[in-house]
Amino acid sequence: MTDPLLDGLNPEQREAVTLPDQNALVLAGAGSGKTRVLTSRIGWLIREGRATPGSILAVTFTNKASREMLSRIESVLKVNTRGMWVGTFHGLCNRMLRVHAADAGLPSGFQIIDQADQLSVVKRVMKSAGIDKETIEPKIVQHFINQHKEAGERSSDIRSLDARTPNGAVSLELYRLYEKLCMAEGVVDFAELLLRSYELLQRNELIRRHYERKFSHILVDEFQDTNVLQYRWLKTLAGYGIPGMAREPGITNSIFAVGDDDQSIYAFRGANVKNLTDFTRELGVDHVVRLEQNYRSTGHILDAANALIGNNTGRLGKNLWTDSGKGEKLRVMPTGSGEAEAQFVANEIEAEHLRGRKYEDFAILYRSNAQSRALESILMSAGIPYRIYGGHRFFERAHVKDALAYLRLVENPNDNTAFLRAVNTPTRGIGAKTLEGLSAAAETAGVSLMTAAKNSPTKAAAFSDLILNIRDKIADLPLVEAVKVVIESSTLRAAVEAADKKEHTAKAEDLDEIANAAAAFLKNAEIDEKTPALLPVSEDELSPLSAFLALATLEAGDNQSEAGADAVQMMTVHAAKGLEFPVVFITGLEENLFPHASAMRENGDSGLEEERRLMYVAITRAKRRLYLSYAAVRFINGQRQDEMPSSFLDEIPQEHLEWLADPQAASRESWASSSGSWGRGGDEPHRGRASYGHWGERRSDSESRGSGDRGTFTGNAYTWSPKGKDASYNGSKDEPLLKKRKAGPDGWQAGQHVKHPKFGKGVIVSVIDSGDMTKLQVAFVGGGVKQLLAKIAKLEKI
DNA sequence: TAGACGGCTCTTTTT
DNA sequence: GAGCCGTCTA
Repeated sequence: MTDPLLDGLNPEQREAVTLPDQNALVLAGAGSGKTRVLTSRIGWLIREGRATPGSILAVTFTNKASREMLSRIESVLKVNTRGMWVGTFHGLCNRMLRVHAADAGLPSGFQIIDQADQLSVVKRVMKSAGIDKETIEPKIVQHFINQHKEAGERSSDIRSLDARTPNGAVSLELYRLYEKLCMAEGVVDFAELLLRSYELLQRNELIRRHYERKFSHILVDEFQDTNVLQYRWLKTLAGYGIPGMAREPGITNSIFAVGDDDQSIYAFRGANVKNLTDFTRELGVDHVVRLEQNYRSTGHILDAANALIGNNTGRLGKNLWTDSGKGEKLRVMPTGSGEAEAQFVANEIEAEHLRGRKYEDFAILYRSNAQSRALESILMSAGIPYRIYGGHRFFERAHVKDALAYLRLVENPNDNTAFLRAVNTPTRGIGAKTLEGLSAAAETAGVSLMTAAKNSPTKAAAFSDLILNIRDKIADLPLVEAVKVVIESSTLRAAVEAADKKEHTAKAEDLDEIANAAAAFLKNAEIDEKTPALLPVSEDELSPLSAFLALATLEAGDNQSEAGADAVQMMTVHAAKGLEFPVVFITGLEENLFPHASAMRENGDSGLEEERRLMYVAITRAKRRLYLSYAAVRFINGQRQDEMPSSFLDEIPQEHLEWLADPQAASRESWASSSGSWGRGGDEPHRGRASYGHWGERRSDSESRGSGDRGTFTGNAYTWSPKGKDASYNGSKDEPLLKKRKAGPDGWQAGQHVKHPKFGKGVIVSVIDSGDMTKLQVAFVGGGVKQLLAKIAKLEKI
């Protein structure tokens, strides 16, 4: 008998899929078929009559993951998934709050603000409270607020403050004012979605009972990434939520959680791995299933990942294995600079592409978004198509947010954040002074800025008229038309076109794209099932515009439209979680970059362990081939930095590594490309690190390898010749951006003594010509070494 | 009083 | 490279 749901599952997977209706935990290693288990479980529950689509709630962390899950469910099940609640925590909470806005104490058209908007609200609160940012940084206040919300604490719940909290009392007062302001303006931040929804369930018995009865099966993906509040939210939904209160009779809900402590990479956002153990203890989980067979990667890749993660402490313990053979070793490439590294990646991809591999089979991963730039420019000049996930996302682009601000303001005139953004974009002669007056007037009268503007004699009154006008105009228009009208009437489009003809296309296109996004949104819009009449539901119909704006903030736009094109995929390691690729490049493997310095600075060893888990996630994305690369020198924010290879490289046993070049040569090259390595002389910058010995040992290997078609190693240059095409790679010769210059175009020269109006006397230690700008590195007598733009800095030769 | 612009400082990950 | 702040000009 064949069973399409269970065939092909290994015994553990099958056990997980067919577990009885009890709380259960599946510890699923990377690549162990976790998503398959989740979707099969849902299919099985429905097929066996244990659940209906409407009784299932499945929650994930990213929009990508929830889309993936939905589409897989749909392909497994020939069932209508409409009634199923599948989404991110934030998405599901939003959905719940829209239905019960009144009960949750929110206006029916409440708007969601993203992190950047939240920060600007905090700044406004601080301003009106008369607290300057020298006293306390707005970001710290923002962090304070979010941290407490994620722990389920309102400002009124905070009884005592951690002595380590800087300006605790001030932060607390600002938190209180922030809550008040958000309420007055009808906006809700990310953490608030969770907290509101949780409080609603806690306080409103009718609503809680409704959802308890409704969701008999709750499935949670990436459980290790839940924070305290999310865990409590889940418990509440499952009927365990009210402290001291027994489960309602007849409630037999169960939580099916899937997680992997080794892939917990969101502690910085309040995720709490302890939830895994708390869950098993508190909810009496006696079914823990371990999935350890990996179906994704080959042996060397897995062994490397296992060895690395073995250095973490306090793991639940798990060892991935595969029966798909050893495969290739991990290829390590030391390079002289970030550009050389990017060039290497481009060369490898192009060579493989010539052999018939598709571009989409490659993923380039990096620790931080900023690293994508160097890679991008090289890929672009190499003519390799690429696609970047995350990064500067569509709805977060400045001009797109400007347009959204108009939409928000039209929808909700109380939204002062939107008002402040839109009022002078494009410029209308409304400056700080006007706004100050407006704010004061609004505050005394207890009205919104919009109202204050309307009654003021300033130019802002015209702006208010404009918004009201637009409001009238679009009142009866369908969403897409309305969006178009708002963008036209705001004159944003005209302004963007006038601003600079160069960018005209991209930005104007983005603005047009908003209307397209609205159309796409309508197409996908799920019609919420009718909530049973016994519930006290707000009868206000949610406007399509509100719903669209919420989605824009929650999904910020992972450009789905570009899918399908054959392109190399680029993303941060965080964004890569849950994905897999035949060939993966992990770039920027440098100490302080990956692992990132700030992770360790803030959280010490636990920070390092999280970075290690991140590296583990990165490694386990690769199916067939994995490259690890780093640069001896990298420009970080215009600053040239000497880099040390990542300690993670030392944590992978050499038997799994194949070095593609001599690390010492790579670092020499970087020295050659910069003049005046002051004070360091000819020192080997990387001496003393364990891994380098191995290159020496392996040298003869490389010679024999040179006979193949892959690559040869000569001197300090790595050269490769794909079939039919002769390409060579040599950092010092072909480095496109960084050139050694004895003297810059304006006669600047290393060794030249100079004087700066602010920093005083100094000496030029290096002249760097990067593209069209000449940068000077100057060591000042006072001690600091500064990087200055020759064109701009008022340097005087002395 | 607005707006442009030079120049400084700080760099992480995301719903 | 980008955002923020202070300064200069209209």
